Amino acid sequence: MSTAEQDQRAIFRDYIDAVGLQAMAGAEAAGLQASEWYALSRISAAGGLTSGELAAGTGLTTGATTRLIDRLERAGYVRRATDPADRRKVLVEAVPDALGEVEAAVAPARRRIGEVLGEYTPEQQALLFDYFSRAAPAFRAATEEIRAATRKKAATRKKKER
Amino acid sequence: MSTAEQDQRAIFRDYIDAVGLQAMAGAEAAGLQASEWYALSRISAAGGLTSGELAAGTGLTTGATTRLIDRLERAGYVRRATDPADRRKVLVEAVPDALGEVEAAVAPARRRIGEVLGEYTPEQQALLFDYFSRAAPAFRAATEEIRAATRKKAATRKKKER
DNA sequence: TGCATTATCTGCACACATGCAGATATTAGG
DNA sequence: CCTAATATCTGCATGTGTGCAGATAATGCA
Repeated sequence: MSTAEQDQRAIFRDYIDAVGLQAMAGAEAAGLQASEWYALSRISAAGGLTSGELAAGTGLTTGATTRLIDRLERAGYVRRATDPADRRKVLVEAVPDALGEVEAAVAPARRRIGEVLGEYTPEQQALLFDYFSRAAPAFRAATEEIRAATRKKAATRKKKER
Repeated sequence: MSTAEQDQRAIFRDYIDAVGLQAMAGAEAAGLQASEWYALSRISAAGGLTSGELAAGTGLTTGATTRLIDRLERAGYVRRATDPADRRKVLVEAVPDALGEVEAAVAPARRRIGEVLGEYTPEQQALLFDYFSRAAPAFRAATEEIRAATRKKAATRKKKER
């Protein structure tokens, strides 16, 4: 590996670390646990999920998911609605107004990054936003990859314990 | 707010969200809680901290910090060393080898983002890395700002409870 | 209609992170 | 030296997130 390549790795690692810590702090400021923040993100991205779908996505049991929804609902971030087509199902939807709370948690980062972005030309800014829009799906895919691997590892460990 | 501005807000929000979720998944894969990941990041960034400094940084009590260090030590991420100048102090240092574990958790993101970056010209890549190196400190500052505000809010709430 | 299946919820137990108060060890100041 | 201050650790209690097993409600099929 060239030294330039190493530098890039270090810069990237440092950057990811900083963004990640910022996001965690934001979640904490919004009063959300990691699992809750993850669930809320999925719910709002999908425009609503059933309890079961959420359980599958988070890797939690259905029981734990019920409690997770309880907490999000009590905090005002989501609401329950019964699926009219199948009344056993519970549709969990994000409450639009409450997302402002999450938005507020990101505000400091937005302001500070805004200052950084202001130092670039409009053309350069456009490039950076192009990157943001392409990188987001890539990060989401990486997240699923990591979670899948983690779950697999946990399952293997459990199997060995028998 | 113009629609273009709104678009930018949405893109940025989405991007932060995706990076944050990825980081959390990485932390989970490494077997670390959010607070532990945050602590480890501070320790390795500072090249070693005392227990007290870590307590101040995380906002935890000294007792809780002792347990936090216990967990990180047991997991092999850090080691304790007594400060030769003041033997009351405990220096907490990151174990270099173990950081590979954390590095591995970031690997999927690095690979996928590498693919995205590969679609840009070398000049554009240079710009993006320039941004990374400038944005990281900005995100760290935002993190401290959020944490300070969160702690203040918690203190106020506690005061009202009396 | 009756029974199996599915979706969600509830009761119980457990693990674990954290705060608080007091204990221990070390240093600093008189 | 003796005492106060400082840094960390330990015992205890508490809140909370989660799994598991069984309960409840709704659907689908024979």
